[in-house]
Order: sequence, then C-alpha cells, then structure tokens
Amino acid sequence: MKNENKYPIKAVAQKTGLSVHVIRAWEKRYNAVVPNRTETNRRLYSESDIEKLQILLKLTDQGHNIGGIANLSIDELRDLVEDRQEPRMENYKVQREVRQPTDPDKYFTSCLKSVYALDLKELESTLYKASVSFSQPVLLDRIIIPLITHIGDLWKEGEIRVYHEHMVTASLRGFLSNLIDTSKNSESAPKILATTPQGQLHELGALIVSAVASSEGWNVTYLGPNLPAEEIVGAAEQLNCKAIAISIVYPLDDYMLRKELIKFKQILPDNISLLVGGKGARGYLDVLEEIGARVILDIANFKKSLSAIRENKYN
Amino acid sequence: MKNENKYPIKAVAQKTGLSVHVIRAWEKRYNAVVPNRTETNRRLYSESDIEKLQILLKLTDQGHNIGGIANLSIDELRDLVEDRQEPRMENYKVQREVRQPTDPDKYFTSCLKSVYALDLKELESTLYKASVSFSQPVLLDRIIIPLITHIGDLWKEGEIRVYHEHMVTASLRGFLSNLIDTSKNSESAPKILATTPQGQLHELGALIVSAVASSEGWNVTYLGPNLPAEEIVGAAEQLNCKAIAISIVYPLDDYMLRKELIKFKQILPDNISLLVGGKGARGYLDVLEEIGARVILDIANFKKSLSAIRENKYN
DNA sequence: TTTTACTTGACAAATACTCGACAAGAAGTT
DNA sequence: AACTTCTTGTCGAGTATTTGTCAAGTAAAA
Repeated sequence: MKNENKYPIKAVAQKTGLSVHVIRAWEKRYNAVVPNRTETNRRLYSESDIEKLQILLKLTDQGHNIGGIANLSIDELRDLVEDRQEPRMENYKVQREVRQPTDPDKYFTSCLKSVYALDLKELESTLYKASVSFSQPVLLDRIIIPLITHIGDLWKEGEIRVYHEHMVTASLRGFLSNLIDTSKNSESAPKILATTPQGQLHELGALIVSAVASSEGWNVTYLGPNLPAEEIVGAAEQLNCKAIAISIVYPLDDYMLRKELIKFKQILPDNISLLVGGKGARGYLDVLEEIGARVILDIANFKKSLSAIRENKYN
Repeated sequence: MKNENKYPIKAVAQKTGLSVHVIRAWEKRYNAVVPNRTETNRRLYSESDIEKLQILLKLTDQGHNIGGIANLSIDELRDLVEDRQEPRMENYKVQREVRQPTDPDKYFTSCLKSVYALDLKELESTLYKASVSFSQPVLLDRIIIPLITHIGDLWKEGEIRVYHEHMVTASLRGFLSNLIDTSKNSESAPKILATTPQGQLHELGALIVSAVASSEGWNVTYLGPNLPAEEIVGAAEQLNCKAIAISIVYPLDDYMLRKELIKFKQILPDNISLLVGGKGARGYLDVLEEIGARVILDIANFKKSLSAIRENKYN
C-alpha cells in the first residue's frame, strides 16, 4: 500500500468545495479527519480523507449535523447516504426501440429544406434527431458533409444568398462544437489544430476536419477562420500540436493566399505536420508541395493521414 | 530515439506560461526539472521537461504546493491531475450551487489564466461550472462580458497574440450558442437578428448581444460576422425580425464601414429597428443618427431598448 | 557593445498554522 | 413567546513556512 498523503489542504478544499477554515474546524472539534503532517507541520491528506470529507458534506446537506456524524467511519457514513433515484434508463430504451430505421438521406433533404426556409430551429432539431439516430461517422459522411458541400455549390452558383450560408455556418458551428467536445479525449491524445488561413473566411471545412479528428480520438483545438501563418504556427507550438489542418475553399487561385502559404515553409517546425484540404486546395498544389504539406482530398484520406502521423511514420 | 534537448529556457517560458525566474527557482530549490546544458552552460529542455512543467503548473493551480510535488515523476504527477470531466450530477449540483467560492471574479481570473495558457479544456470547464453556479445575468455581466472586453483591450495593446483572441472567440461562441439555445423561447417571441457588418470580423460583441437578447426572452438568430447590409436586411425581412443588432468594434473610423452603414438608410424597412453597439460605434455617431439607428452604450441600455421595441413604442 | 543567460543571496507577498472570539441559527427550557 | 444553551461557520491576530520576484555580478552570444 502506497503512502498516499499527497494532498495539501488547499487542494482538498478545491476538490471538496469546503473552505480550509471548515476543514480545520472539523478536525479540531470532532477529529472528523486527522491528516498526517509534513516535517514542517503542514497537513497532508490521503484520498480516503478526501472521500470522507465529501461524504460528510453531502450528509450535512441532507440535514445531518456534523457533530453527530464526524467521528463515524467511512463505511458507516456510506450507509447513511440516501441514494438518489436511479438514472432513468427506461426513457432511453423507449426512444431507441420506437425509432424506426430511417434513411440518412431523408435527414439530409430535410436539413436542406430548413436552410431554404431559414428555419434555424427546424434545422437544429433535425440535426439533433439525426445525431441520436446515427453514429458519428454516418452523421458526418452522409448528412453534414453533403449538406455543407451542397450549400457551397449553391452559393457558388448564386442559387442562395449570403445570409443562407452564414446561417448554416452559425448553426453548424454550434452543432459541431458540441460534437467535438474538447473534454472528451484524454490529455495524452495527440493534438491537432484546425483553422483556415488568412483571407479564407469559410470555416465549414475546418469544422468538419475538427469533428472528424475528434472522432478519431485526437485532441482538437479549433481556432476559427482567417489566421495568419505565423499565428497558426505560434499557436500550434504553444499547444504542442502534432499536426495543423487548414482548409481552403475559395477562390481557386489567389496571389495573397499563395504568399501566405509560402510563409509556412520558413516557420513550420519539422515535428509538426501540415494538412491542407478543401475544394480550393487543388488550385495550390504546387505551393503545397513546396512547403511539404499533405494535400487531403477526402475524408477517408484525411483519416489515413491522421493515423499515419499518429504512428510517427511522418514527422 | 533522439533525446531532443532543443528548447532554450525562453521558449519553455513561452510554452508553459511560467517565467524564466520561476523555472530556475523550481530547479534550484526542488530539482523539479533539471535540463541538460550546452557546453557553455545554457539550459536545454526536452519535450518531456516541458510536459512536466506544464503538469506542475496545472497542479499548483489545483491547490498543490510546488515544494510537495516537484520531485515526483511525470507518471505520478499525471495520476494527481484532476480529469474533471464526468461531473456526477448529483454531487455537483447540490454542492456547487450552494457552496464554492461564490465570487464571480474568481471565475473571471481563472478564465483569463486559461486563455493565457491556451487551455481550452480548462476554459470551457470553468465556464461550465460558472454557468451552474450563477444566474445568466451574473454570468454575462460579471464573467463573460468582462472577459471579452478585457481580451479586446489586451489585443489592442498587443499584449496577446491573434490566436489567443481566436481561441477565445471559438470557445465562447460554442459556449454562448448553447446558452442562447434557439428552441428555448417560444415561437411567438419577438425576433431579433444579430451580426456584424461587412468588414467587421470581431464577433464577440454580437455574441454577447445574442445572449442578452435571448435571456430577455427574444428569439435570436445569430448570423456570424461580416455580412453586407443588403444581406442583413434581407435575412431580417425573411425571418420577420422586429430588430437587427449589429456590433462594431474596430477601427474607430473606416470609410468602407461608413458607406456600408449608409446603405441601411435606403433598404431598411420602417418596421425593423436597428440597434448598433460595441466600442467602435462611437466613431460613427453621425452616420448612425442619419440612418435612424439606436446607439447602444452598455448592456443595461440594450435591455431597455429591447423592451421599448417590444412594446412598440418605437418602430 | 549590447543583449541574453547564469548563479547567488535577499526580500516580500502569499499561504498555512494555532488559538480564540463572535454571531446566526437550532434546540431546549421556562 | 422569551430566554438560554449548543452548534457551527467565519474571522482576526500572531507566528512560521513557502514561494515568486528581483538585483548584482559574471559569462556567453549577437
């Protein structure tokens, strides 16, 4: 058994939500928890000390007076805790069973309709429903990505107005950032940074990339669109990222963007991979080759590159 | 296996957010991290050195005293780190709502720290906790709005880099769009559209506006930044909005923006109110008067205008 | 030369410790 | 209902320890 007296009083206070005053008072008055001390008389608590304090807090919230329960053992305390009602599994089950196997395409067209109608509520609730019915890959591949590319096409052809595109972006951004959920993947997962280079205001591509990378177990930081090369690299370095993913949508050939991309050659460290995707990437193949970037043509391709980088075949 | 000792102390300071003084002090006093040296006695840190320092910093924020943890191994340290993701709701809600340092300022400074460290996870989890502990107005007035204005100031003074500002934007956007939650307010609630005019890429102001309006019971459609006047009005008309809120941050006087604003005079229907806010709005008072816009100076002001419009005293 | 990094020693602010006191509320008594 | 008494969270004063910061002098780099 390890000697686990590792927590100073401040950490205990933060973990339990008690104030340091109260922790000391409980010790002095009732010997609720008597921690070991360092040579210089500082308190050092063990994990079970903390657990006991947590239970005591819960019990006092439930009406017990601290003086009466403080000197009980952990086991005795546990018996006192009223267990709250069980999680409501039934609800979930019912949903699952009732749900009929539907076609992703139906959701897709339904989303599209909402976009035309500028009906945000409808769009979001459809997306939400879809996210319950389908796995994340299906959701991405069959609904969200088609939706985005379709919107992109319509926009280029002038079939829809700018505000349509903005609305979809805003809406999907919210939806996808839920999907990404930074806290999901562990600290130790490899990190990737997603953004678009300066001048590129269309961020949906970068959002897709973020969602895919997240579902592949990466730790994604999404920085929004329109960042200069130095900033992208600076952020990637500070975050210790293994890779940078940038998305280029439009236009197909832009002198400024070309200049912006070339900057990467100078400032990108060896141990960071650069992935470039999006419809617009084709227009810059020569520059991309020169700066040593990987060009991503589709999602499958992107996933492959991710796992290659992860296994250090590259970098 | 390359044992890469390639980071000089300055780089380490930038990556970790610690000062060079502190890094050296930790080495001298506790041998926290003992880097290799060049032939001329300069420190050269490895990646794992940096990682250890980052973990140490996080742990000190979590209440550990540096002297007590500095000589632990990386693995031992990792075990100590709180991976606070699964708040078992029962514990959390009951405890946190009642107890905890109920000081919004603490959350504010804690958020600011996370921004400096580029620690998205930490930032979002702090915001989440704050949203549990405080009412929405307090959350907005005491934490989020100060955070945004502070970031804005730092940015203007060149104290932080562009990617800091982007990170906060991306993160807050996700967070606020949850807060706004389009489906919350009823169909019959008055509608408002929030955005920024063409050329204005800073969207945080518009996001605040959205959050406030939503908490006042409006039905908010957030269209993201950088929309031409025709598009804004077009969208407002199609959505049957009672009001349009646009945010101007910077620069204080821009010819293009002036032109953009004047367009509203031509195309804005009588039954739609135009509200203009943000630090940058002061620079355009003359134009704004001409186009019949309401200038919003602060949040209280904004709320008043909203209820006035709602009651049809105006429009 | 000017800037940056290194070491050492010193200082001051922050933090933790003990003890004692106070006040609001709960519980018991008249 | 009014009055004790008890419980318990909070605070302050005084002391000790911990820790971030800085200055001075030297060495290396630009």
